[in-house]
Amino acid sequence: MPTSTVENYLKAVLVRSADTESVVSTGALAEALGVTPGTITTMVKSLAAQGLLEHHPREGVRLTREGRALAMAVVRKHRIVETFLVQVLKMDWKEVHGEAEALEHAISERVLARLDALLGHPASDPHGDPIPGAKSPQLDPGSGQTLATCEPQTQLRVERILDQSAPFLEFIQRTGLKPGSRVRVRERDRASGVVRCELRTGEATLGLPEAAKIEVRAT
Amino acid sequence: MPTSTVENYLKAVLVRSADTESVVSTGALAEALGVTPGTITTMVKSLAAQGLLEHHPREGVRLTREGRALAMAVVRKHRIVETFLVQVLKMDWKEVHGEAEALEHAISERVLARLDALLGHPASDPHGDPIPGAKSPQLDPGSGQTLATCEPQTQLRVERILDQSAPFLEFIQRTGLKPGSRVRVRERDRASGVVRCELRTGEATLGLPEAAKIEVRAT
DNA sequence: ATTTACTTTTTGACTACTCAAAGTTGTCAT
DNA sequence: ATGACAACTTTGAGTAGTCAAAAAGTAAAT
Repeated sequence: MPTSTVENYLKAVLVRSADTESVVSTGALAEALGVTPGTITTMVKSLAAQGLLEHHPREGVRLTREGRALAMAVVRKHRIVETFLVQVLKMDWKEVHGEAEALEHAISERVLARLDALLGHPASDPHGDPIPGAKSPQLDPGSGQTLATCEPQTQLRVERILDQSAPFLEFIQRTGLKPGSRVRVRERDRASGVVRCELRTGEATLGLPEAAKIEVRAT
Repeated sequence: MPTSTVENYLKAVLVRSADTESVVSTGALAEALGVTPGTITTMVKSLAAQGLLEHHPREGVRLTREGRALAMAVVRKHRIVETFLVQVLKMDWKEVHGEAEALEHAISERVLARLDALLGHPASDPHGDPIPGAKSPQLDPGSGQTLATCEPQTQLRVERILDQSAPFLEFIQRTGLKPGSRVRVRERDRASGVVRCELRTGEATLGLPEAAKIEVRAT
């Protein structure tokens, strides 16, 4: 049974690899996991020895099929737990990420299956992130468009909130933006970094960096 | 934050101490936790250094107020989680103990409070074990009577199933005994170790050792 | 072609938990 | 009292995960 540390390392690699081919730098992992670079090198070598990932020294790291499957299972648990916390326990949108971070390592497949059924086999979690299926493991199709990159003046739908840090969640909660919201970009000023959007409930103003964390799709 | 190992040690001490005064032997803990006696001695010294229990060498171990509070919180989590698994997720009575064993270390106070509310602040778990209250921490009043010790021919009610090992749970599931069941001891033969009981649904025959794991109360 | 700056890896050390095996100690029967 | 025995503790060692600091490699700028 993999330890929760191992699960966290694999998950960090997974969510940072754009596709199966790309490698993730050890520096990025150190940043993401909050440990020193030396620790990453050590762990990565051990994970590679266990066949969970390939380590290309001074290049980066790539998951093996086995490592990927394991990481995907953890992401699935995380997102189902988040959905449960919000929909059944009525917890606040912005506090569930941290809770799920702990629970994802303690939940058995059996309990997970029950939760999934209770929730009606949801396709995405409260942040709009897709929940990989039990048998069809796949991750993050995603439109690739964000409020920072989309065509202005077109009618959009918020697909996913890409950043789950509490302050950002707090911020967008005030704007009223959430998965499913209808929105249109009114104007975007690359110089000042301001994005002005219109939503059914009013107006929202946000900066370019924030806008990049909100994935949208034309409707 | 205590590690789950620490939580498990404290819980093991708690559920094995009859009262606040009694000490628990390190041998009993080694048996309970499935580690060697030397490991217990080492850990117990470390726990004592942290102020969570008192170690009286070659005598045993007793929880401090702080250790007791921590252990009680873990037991509370365990029993609420078990109740949730059975009542909400409709899981099988006999498989929830193991699941709760893992979850009890991963659940925050916030999530616990939500679960408790969702379940209507239950007083006891599916095995009949009392759930210590959030503020009024107390453990195991218990009648002290079991099918092995009670007065024969009196009308009884099953209060708690004291042994949560899967085989035993499987066994009593076949007999139909569960918390709340009405039962009367027909005959008890100390020589052969046979206890014969009458329940509304029929008869059950069990041995003395098994009978000692079923707590009852006269009605 | 060096220097400089940056990233990554190595090294030595530490904490938490564990075991096997050897060493102590308390108790109980003689 | 005196063994004998069982329970308990000590000792030495190993795994997982971590850090700080030194060493090594890479790449871009001069």
